[in-house]
Amino acid sequence: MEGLVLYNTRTRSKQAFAPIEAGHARLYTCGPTVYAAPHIGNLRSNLFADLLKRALQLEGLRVTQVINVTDVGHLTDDADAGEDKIEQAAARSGKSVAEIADLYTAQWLADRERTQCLPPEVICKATDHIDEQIEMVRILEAKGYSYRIDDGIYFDTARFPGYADFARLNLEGQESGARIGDVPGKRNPSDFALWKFPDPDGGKRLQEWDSPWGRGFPGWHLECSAMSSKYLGEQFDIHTGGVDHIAVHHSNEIAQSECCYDVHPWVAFWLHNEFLDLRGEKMSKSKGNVTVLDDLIAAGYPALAFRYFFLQAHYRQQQVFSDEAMEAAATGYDRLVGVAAEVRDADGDIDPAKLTPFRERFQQAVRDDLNAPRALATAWEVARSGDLAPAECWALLREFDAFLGLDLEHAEPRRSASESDPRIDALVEQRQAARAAKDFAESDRIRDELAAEGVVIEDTPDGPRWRRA
RNA sequence: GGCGGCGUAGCCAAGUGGUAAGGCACGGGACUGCAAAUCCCUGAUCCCCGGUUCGAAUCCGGGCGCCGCCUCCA
Repeated sequence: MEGLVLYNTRTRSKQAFAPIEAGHARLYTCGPTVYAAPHIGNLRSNLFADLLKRALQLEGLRVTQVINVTDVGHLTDDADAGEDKIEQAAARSGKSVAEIADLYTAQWLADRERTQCLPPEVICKATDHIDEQIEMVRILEAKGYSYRIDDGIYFDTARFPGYADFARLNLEGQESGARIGDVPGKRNPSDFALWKFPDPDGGKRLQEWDSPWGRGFPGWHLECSAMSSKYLGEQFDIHTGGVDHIAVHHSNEIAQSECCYDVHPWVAFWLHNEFLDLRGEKMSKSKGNVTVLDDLIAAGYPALAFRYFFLQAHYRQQQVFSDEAMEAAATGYDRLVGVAAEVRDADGDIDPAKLTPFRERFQQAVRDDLNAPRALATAWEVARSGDLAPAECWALLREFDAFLGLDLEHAEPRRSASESDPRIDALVEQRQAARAAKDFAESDRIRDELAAEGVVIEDTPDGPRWRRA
């Protein structure tokens, strides 16, 4: 079995992964635009990148992961027009741009932590790297890749012959599709802004900087090019993002980076996660019809139940999210945690030969383009295997959890959650007394009464316990 | 108009040439005073039609259906 194999969007094929620098994988993950709370679709992207990071670590690689925080320049409509989303959110809420950015950055970090995403080595904000972005535009300009129009400094995609290659774009086909509201003066429809000038009719922007071309702000695509190469080098191993970024954002990043640094390929591997399928209800932060992690938690699901849900489908496949599917995932997660809780303190001898087949199957799944569903299925085979001693079962589950990230070491199953409340405890005791007296009408009445207020009684060999449903 | 993906049991889904992983639900059983919780058992020939092949869910062609990208979006 060779090592890790990853599907590379750049070559449209699975390829064996080998880092440019031996023993060290350099990974850039397109991060959030912090103008709203991340929804569960955004979360899927984070979870996917985390899975990748864990798989790289399991290969024994040191991983440097950089994630950007977009806090300027992400416009609402066209890539070249429209309002800045962050400024819009600030105006709406009466908060400052920095407050908005800080608020949602914190929310994003909290969601990552709650779903066991490993912290990145570097988190970088676009507004902290304005100089680097300006420098890049300067170089591109010096090399003749840019031109100036009223609206800003633009990248001339015609100067980069390979522009259409990455996304396999049919530029002519696109041109025939009428494009409305284009920026006057652009030479090609695919040209994009490197540096934007404030809209003369749009009032003063909250975020502007001086540049060799005057006041303005960086084009959205620029930050990823500038920051990734600042922290990872002019060529690095892997760049991740959602499939929606392939055609525009990543094509543009590649164009400006390869022209700026004179490299090819700028990034060796490009990995993209598919979207959650909301049954036609497209979820996007700009539309407001979003489900966020806190919604799931309010519905009674542990945050990691969503991670479990995510693991059930391959990252390159659209995954249908529904209440029913989420409920099923939560039940499955709870039961797996239940098994872990039973075996994790087990002592006893471990026969390595018994572990090998499961271990191999698991590794094979991980190495085959991060096949989490198969990896998870292997964990279940272990959990339900009658042949493994508890200590052996735990040895495997613990090992697998380094990839799955389900906190099997600490998570507690719901069934062991036992609450305490003087009033309810008293009712439960009354029920016990009735049962002892074989007055089942009374004991069932008490149980029903508690059930009506959402309290579930579970009878165990050690006596009853209760919890809120 | 251009580009891409998908269609596998009630649901979420693995599987890309040799007779269909896993989870959830349903049903059956154990346990229970009865339940709940828990544990065990049980189900599909893979959207339709045609073709290639000794052999196809898996390859090719044609349908039908769904989702997405090309413009902010994970």
